Amino acid sequence: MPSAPRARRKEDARARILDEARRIVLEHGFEALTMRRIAEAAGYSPAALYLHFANRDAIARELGESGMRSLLVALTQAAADPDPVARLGALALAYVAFARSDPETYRLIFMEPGFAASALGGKDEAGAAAFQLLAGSFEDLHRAGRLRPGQDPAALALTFWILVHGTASLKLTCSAFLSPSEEDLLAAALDALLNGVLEPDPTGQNPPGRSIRR
Amino acid sequence: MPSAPRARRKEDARARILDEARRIVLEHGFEALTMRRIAEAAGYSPAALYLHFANRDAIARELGESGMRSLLVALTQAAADPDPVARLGALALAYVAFARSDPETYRLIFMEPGFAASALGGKDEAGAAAFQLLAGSFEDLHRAGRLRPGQDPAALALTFWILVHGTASLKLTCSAFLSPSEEDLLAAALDALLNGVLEPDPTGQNPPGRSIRR
DNA sequence: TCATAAGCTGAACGACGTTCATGTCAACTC
DNA sequence: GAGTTGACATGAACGTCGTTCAGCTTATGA
Repeated sequence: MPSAPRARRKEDARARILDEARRIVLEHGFEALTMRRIAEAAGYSPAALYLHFANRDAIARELGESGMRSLLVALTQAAADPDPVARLGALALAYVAFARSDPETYRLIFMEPGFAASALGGKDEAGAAAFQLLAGSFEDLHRAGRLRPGQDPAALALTFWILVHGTASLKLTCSAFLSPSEEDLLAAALDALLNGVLEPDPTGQNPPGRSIRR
Repeated sequence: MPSAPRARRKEDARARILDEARRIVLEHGFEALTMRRIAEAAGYSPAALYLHFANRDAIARELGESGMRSLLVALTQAAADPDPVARLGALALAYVAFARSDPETYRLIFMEPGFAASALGGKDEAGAAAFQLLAGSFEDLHRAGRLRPGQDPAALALTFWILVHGTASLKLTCSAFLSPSEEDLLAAALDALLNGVLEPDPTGQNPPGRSIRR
């Protein structure tokens, strides 16, 4: 056994530290994520953490990237519907559900200064894949001729992201002023948006207000 | 002169502390707002600040409330147009312009955990007045019969807020991923929204894509 | 004139992120 | 098997933070 257990145990230690960090954030919020607290939970001295991570920000960054991968998984599961409109509704619901179920991580990824700029800076695969789920759905609509003339799928994907992020983010910080549930807010906003973007349904079967609630 | 200069000087000290705090946030960001730094800038010892404010959060709260009043002023100036559609475009532009010109304050008010919940909790006059500018515009549209049947002005105001906040907030944190300018993002999003919400213009004079750019 | 209280300070406490000299012990060489 | 090396871990420390408090100064009001 030359150095295999060596690297293994090092990797285990890293994983244990990250697991404890994740647990602390989940249970006590991001501001409770201190090096001393992580160290104690993982059975180390504070200084030992610096043998595995450059600093506190590096730990936070890993948590954020791991959270982004979780978001991608949740969105991928929600993107099964072949109909692009239903798929967009499911994506929107999954997005705000993620933000509500793990608000601290959502805040870390999308609302913390400097995180998205540095961590996701340019080469975050999960983030790009997640956005592609949105963009692909609008491209499907475009290919199917269901977008009104002049509507750009890429621009619509950005608008969609603005909408779901606005909903998730406002609900996190200003829930006192947003009495409607995320789902109701989303349903109203998404229907209004799609209403102005999709070609009118010639069959008349899918009136406005059906993109989220079934 | 019984106690008039007494109270006056106390009020002056409060104002000077807040002014220096505002300057520090503007120049060096919110994380640089430390009690020691404020005290030094205002010519006090750190302990003296506690004679005027309960703690650091109280200073931050006042900065946020003052920022909200500034936002209300900016929005009020933008809400002069009698045409509700043009007014909404101007309101949206003024909103994101405020967030861009003073990102730290915008972040403090609308993106910081606990601030909106506690400070604005229930009785923030400026915030309510600002939102009323949005809601009133949609009520004007409703009264003029320019909303499609079934569209609720109050719900639309929330959707509008979600849209402008989503734009401002994403641009602040994820500007690396949002190559379009706030104005372009807003124009696309707002046009799509109004497109699905307004009655089609019988004169055909105002095609989609005109709510923001002139 | 003098007691009272307001205004302010220096020093301190505990907690934070981070660094470093030191120790220890498992893994490799001979 | 003995000796050497380097990885792993630590305790103590530095400088920062928000906050508190005993004590000093100074202006106010009787």
